[in-house]
Amino acid sequence: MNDRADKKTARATADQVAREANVSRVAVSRAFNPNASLKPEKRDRILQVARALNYTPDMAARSLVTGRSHLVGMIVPDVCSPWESQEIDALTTALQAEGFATLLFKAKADFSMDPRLLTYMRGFNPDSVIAFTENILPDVLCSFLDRAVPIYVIYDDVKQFAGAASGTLYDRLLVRQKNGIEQAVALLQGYGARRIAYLGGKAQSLANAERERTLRETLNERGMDPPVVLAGDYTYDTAYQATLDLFRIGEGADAIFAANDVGAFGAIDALRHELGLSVPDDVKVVGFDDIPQAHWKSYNLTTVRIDLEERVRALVRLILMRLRAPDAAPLTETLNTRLIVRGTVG
Amino acid sequence: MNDRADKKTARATADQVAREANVSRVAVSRAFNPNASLKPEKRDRILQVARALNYTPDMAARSLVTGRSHLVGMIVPDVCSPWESQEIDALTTALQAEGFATLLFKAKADFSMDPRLLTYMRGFNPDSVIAFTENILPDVLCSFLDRAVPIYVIYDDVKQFAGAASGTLYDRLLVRQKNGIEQAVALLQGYGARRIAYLGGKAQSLANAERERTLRETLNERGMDPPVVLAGDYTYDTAYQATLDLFRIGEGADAIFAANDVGAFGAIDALRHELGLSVPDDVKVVGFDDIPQAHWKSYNLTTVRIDLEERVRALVRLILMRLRAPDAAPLTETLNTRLIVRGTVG
DNA sequence: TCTGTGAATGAACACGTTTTCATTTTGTGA
DNA sequence: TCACAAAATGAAAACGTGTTCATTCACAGA
Repeated sequence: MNDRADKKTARATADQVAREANVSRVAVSRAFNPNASLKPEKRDRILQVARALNYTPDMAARSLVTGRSHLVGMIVPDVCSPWESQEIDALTTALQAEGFATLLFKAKADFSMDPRLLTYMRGFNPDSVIAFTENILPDVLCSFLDRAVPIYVIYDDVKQFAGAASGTLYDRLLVRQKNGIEQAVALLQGYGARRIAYLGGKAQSLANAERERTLRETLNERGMDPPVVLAGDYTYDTAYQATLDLFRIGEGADAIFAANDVGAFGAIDALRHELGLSVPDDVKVVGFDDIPQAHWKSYNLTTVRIDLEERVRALVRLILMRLRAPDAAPLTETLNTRLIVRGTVG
Repeated sequence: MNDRADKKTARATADQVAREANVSRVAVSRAFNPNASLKPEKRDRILQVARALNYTPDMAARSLVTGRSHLVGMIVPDVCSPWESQEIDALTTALQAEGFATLLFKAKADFSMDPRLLTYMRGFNPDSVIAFTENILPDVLCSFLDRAVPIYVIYDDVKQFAGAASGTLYDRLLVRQKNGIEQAVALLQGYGARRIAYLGGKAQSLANAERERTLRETLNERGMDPPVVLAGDYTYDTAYQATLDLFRIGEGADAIFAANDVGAFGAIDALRHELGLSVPDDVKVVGFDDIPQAHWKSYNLTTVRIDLEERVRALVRLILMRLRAPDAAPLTETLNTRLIVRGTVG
């Protein structure tokens, strides 16, 4: 109780530190700003007093005057999906090292975005925003943001968002899926697959749409039939059921190209544990992402990798460059994909 | 460019709204505070103008004067682990509905906490803090927090943290692992297991220590031998290797009780795919957590469930109650565990 | 010693809110 | 109509910081 009462007054301010150290409050501010001009010995003394008083500059007050919140907003539809959680983890670590904290928001599971969520986020004034949910147009997102310039992850088709108002500024991370998909198709073709099924992700997902489009294009270029398309939603259970349907109701397939690794796991388990088929002897399976689970022995999945570290580095680069030059022309970083060959094709 | 220039002035303030609506700035503030006294028609008009101007109250400025940041800090060692990511997801959703945003911080992977991280977090003035990394004592954590009262997840042993300074205030979520572990041991015993191995989690994890202690106690109560303990770290790869060692170098076991589901997966894969043993015929496996992957057909894991929704509800309840009564006596919520029987014991 | 240059310093202001408090308006009962 | 309580209103203060700007200080060169 006594302790609690003390706590009420415990939060030290710059004024208290200044008084204690016999300096002006401005000096305290400067002590915490490395490139401000302040006598070194004075700075040391101030920092020492600050530590004794357990003083930390208040970010809210700081952001009020500097206009920088040191917050990076992330809007995610599904934090628990392995790929997203990996990315959030790596991104948070990288941004933390640069002095930014992660502000996490959960969009609705169907990838749509509640306008109230955007309004809500706006109140926190994030310095940058990364939208992991893909179907909100730059125009709309920007109208809810002030200083922050949004970053979009764009797959293959550079012309995407061409319909956006020409004045709208956003930065792009361009993921070239073509390489990886081409390698995967070549491998499947080499092992004799003729009839390929595409096990889709969420219908609203642009990544999914582009993945299917690029697969279709690649099959066509290599003189193969267009894919049988199975509706999915990136989850294990839906993929499992869709695979059962394909082989029980539909006409089956030589190979399944899944929109993500988790979907591939569902397909593999349906084939092996319910349909009694062998992977890869009867049916070959390829995934997308290369999440950590892909190398687990039960799956040992051949998959198209998007290199996570590269991807995070690119995103952080975009954020920092944009913050350094808020009015610069649109920035673009490019990322390649490549096939990781394991045991589900052969 | 023109668009960018406009943006500089785009962020509307309460003053602008007030001017536009012919009211005082105070009225605007009240319009956004539902229980402030304001003529309904006036409030409507203000809100309408606010929407037209795309105005949102600035959280930083608001928090400066109210002392409430509407931020909940979460310190996590490993966002990508399925259990943590599930919990972050559910907690973020629940808190969002209550008007709190999630501020995510990444602790070092070895569960230790950089003091600079705490200092850094302190600057954001979170209303509440949840530490998913377990080995930082309340005394230490509180010394870095001001208004926020930390929440600790405590397993079984209520006397934990008894060594903390008596004045230190923290709230507790008490997880009764005993039930679930007892059910698991009974099931294993019923199927004839005699020699049980405990596949541990991170050595520094209190959850892990208590899980082992409770298992040992339960085995003893039921007249069984103490467990063979395998060092682990909650990861698949380490569990895989530890299981190989147990059967190649060590003396094997009838059953493996893993500290978490992911570890159980590693054990199962090592047994089936490298040691040529059958699960559950040769070796039985029990996990802990019941993450979504536990029901995947390749594993179909029998495991001790900590009900996530219940857990999140309890945590949110603790946060809200503490915010409502900052000086209340320590709060405690209790959570039970129970066995989910699937196919890895039988 | 004098001058000039750049670093070091602090007073005052600014950021965008909510809260307090004193005042005005509205509504109710006699 | 009057009196009184309750609701509605706005001016001013407060929250804790960074920045601006004018001033002072330290030091090197002549």
